[in-house]
Amino acid sequence: MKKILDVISDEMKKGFAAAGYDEELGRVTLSNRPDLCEYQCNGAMAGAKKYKKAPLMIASDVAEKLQDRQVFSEVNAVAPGFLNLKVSEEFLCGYLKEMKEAEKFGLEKPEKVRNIVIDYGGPNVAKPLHVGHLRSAIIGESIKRICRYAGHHVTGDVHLGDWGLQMGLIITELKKRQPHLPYFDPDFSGEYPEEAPFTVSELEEIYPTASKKSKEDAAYKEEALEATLKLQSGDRGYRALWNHIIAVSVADLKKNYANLNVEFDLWKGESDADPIIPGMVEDMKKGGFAYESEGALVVDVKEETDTKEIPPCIILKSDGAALYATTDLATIKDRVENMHADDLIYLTDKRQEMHFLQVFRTARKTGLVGPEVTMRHIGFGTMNGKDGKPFKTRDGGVMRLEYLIDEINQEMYRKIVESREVSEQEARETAKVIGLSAIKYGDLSNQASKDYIFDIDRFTSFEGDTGPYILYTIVRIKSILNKYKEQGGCLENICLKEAVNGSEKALMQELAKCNTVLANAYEELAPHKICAYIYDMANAFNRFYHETKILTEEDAERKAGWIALLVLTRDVLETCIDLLGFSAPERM
RNA sequence: GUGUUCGUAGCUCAGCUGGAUAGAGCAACGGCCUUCUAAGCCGUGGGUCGGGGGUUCGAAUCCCUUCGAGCACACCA
Repeated sequence: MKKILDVISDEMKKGFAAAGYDEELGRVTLSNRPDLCEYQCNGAMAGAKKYKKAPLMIASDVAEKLQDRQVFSEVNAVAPGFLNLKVSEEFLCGYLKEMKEAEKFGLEKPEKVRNIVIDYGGPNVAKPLHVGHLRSAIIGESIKRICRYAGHHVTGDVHLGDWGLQMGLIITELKKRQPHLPYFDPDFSGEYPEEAPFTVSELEEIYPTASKKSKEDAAYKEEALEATLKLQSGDRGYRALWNHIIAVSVADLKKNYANLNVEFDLWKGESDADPIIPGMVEDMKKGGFAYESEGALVVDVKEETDTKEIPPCIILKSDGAALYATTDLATIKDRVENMHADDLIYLTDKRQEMHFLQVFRTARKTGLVGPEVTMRHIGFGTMNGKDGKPFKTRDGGVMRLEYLIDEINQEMYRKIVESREVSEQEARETAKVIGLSAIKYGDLSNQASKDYIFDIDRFTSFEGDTGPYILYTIVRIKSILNKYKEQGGCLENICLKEAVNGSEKALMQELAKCNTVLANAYEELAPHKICAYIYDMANAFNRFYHETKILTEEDAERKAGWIALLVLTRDVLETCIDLLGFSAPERM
C-alpha cells in the first residue's frame, strides 16, 4: 500500500503537470506550520528559476488546477510560493479503511527477502550481565524485530565470549580449589560427571578472583595461558569442564535476558569460529592477502580515499595466536557460507568502530563476502549517569543488570500502590511490565549512536515522554473498549467514519503515517523513530479522548466509528511497542 | 598529533536529503475531575541553535574556519 505522502504527492504532481510544469516539483511534505495547513508543497519555489517566473504565480497556477480534486479540501497558494494543503475527511477516512484491511497496516513487502544475521548481546561466559550489556540487548532486540516485521528473514545471535584467556583463568582457579576433580586427571578415561562442580554464583566469584591473581602473580598467569592453550587444543577433561561452565552460565544468561524480553535464535560463541580459523588463514595466505609484518600476520586494509591512517588488520599475533578480528572474520565466513546471510548487522559500543571497519574491509578484500552482502556496524553510545560520566553504582563499581532492574521495578511498585488500589500480586506483575517499558523506552527514544544519560527518576516517571505514558494511553484505550463490550458492543465489523472534529482528524492523520514510519525505521535501523511516532500518537489520542465522550454518544453508528478508530489506534500502538520489545498490561 | 562524533531552553532530548514564527518532556507558574483511568488535558514564561565567515531567494540543517567536550588510533575484547 502506498504511503499517504506518496498518494498526495501524486495528486500534486498531476497538478504541476496540468499547469505545464515539471511534475517532479510536486513532492509534498508534512506541514511545519500546522496552524496553517496539514501538508505543504514547496515545489513552486524550487521551480522559479527554471521557469523564470515568480514562485507565487507558479503556485497559483497549480492550485487552480487542483480545485476539484477529491483528495484535497483546501489548496492555497501563499507568499512567497508555498502550496498549503488540507486533505478531505473523505480521503483520509478512505485511506485508513484500506490500511485497516491491509496486512501490517499497509507496510509493503520487500522486493527481495534478505537473510539478515544480527549479532548483539555479546555477554561473556561466567560473568554476570552488567549495565554495559543493556544497550546492545535492547537496541539489538528492537532492530531484530523491526527487520523481521519488515518482512525479512532474521536470525539473532548472542555471540558469547566463551573462548579466550578468561576460560583458562577460570579453569586454573578451579584446579587450585578442587585439584581432585577428574577433569584434571590426565589418566581419567571414564565418564565425567553430569553435574557441574560449581554454581553460577561461585562461577561469578571465581572469575574476578582469578583475574586479580593473574595480574599480581606471573606464574599464575602463565598457568592460565597454558590452560587456555590446553583447552583450545582439545584436552578432553578441560573440554568437559568448559562445557559445564558454558551450560551453567548460559542457563543463567537466558534467565536474565528473558527478564528483558530479549530472545536469541542462536547461542553461538567465539569458540564456534575456532575450527574455521586455520583454513581461513591458510586461504588468506594463499590468496596473497595476508603477509607477515613485525612478526604478526596482517592484511592491509587502507584505501586511497582514507582521510587517516588505517592500520592493517591483524590476523595472527606474533606468537601465532588468533585474536578478536580473527574470530569475527571466521564467524563472518560461517554466517555467509553456512547460513547464507546477505546482511550482517553488529551491535556494539561505538568505540569498536575501527575494529569493524578493519574486519569488514578484510572480509571484502579476501573474498570472504561477495559484493552483494552488506555488513553494518551499529555503534551505540555510552550509558552515563546523571553526572554525565559512565554509569556506576553508588560506590563506583559496575552495576549488575539484575540490581538495576530490581531497583526500577521496586520504584514502579511503590508508585503503583501509591496511586491505585490493586492486589499485591497484580502490583508486582504490573511493576515489571511498566518497569521494562521505562528502561527500554528510555534507551530507545534516544538515537542509538549518541551517549545518553540514564536517569532512573526520569525514566520511571509516569509523566511526559516515557514508556509508562505510552502504556497508560494503551490501557486507557483498552479500558474503553472493554466497557464498550460490556455494554453489548462488538469490536468486529465496525466501520471507521469521517472525522467530525480537529482532534479526531489529527489522530487519523497520525495513524495514516504508520507504514511510512515503519518503513523508515527499517531503512535507517532506527527504533527511536518509532518512539517519536508513538509519543505523537499517544498525544493525539489523549487530546481526542479529552474532547470526545465516546461511550455516552447516542448516535450508535458514530460511536461505532470511534470504537473502530480506537481499535486501530490500539493495534498500531501495541504493534509498535512490540517492535521496541515491551508490552502493555491490561490495567495499571 | 591525526581522525572521528558531538555542541539546540535551567536540565534531558527531537528536528539535520535547506523552506514560513526552531519543537517536546522535566522543572516553574495558572486553569480543568458528580461524566470512558487527572499516571491525563489546556495555557503562561523560558532560545544570539557554541563563535565567526561563506553558498542560497531562504541555513539549526550544506561548506570553510575557530573554540569546547567525548571517543579511537597494530599484536586486549
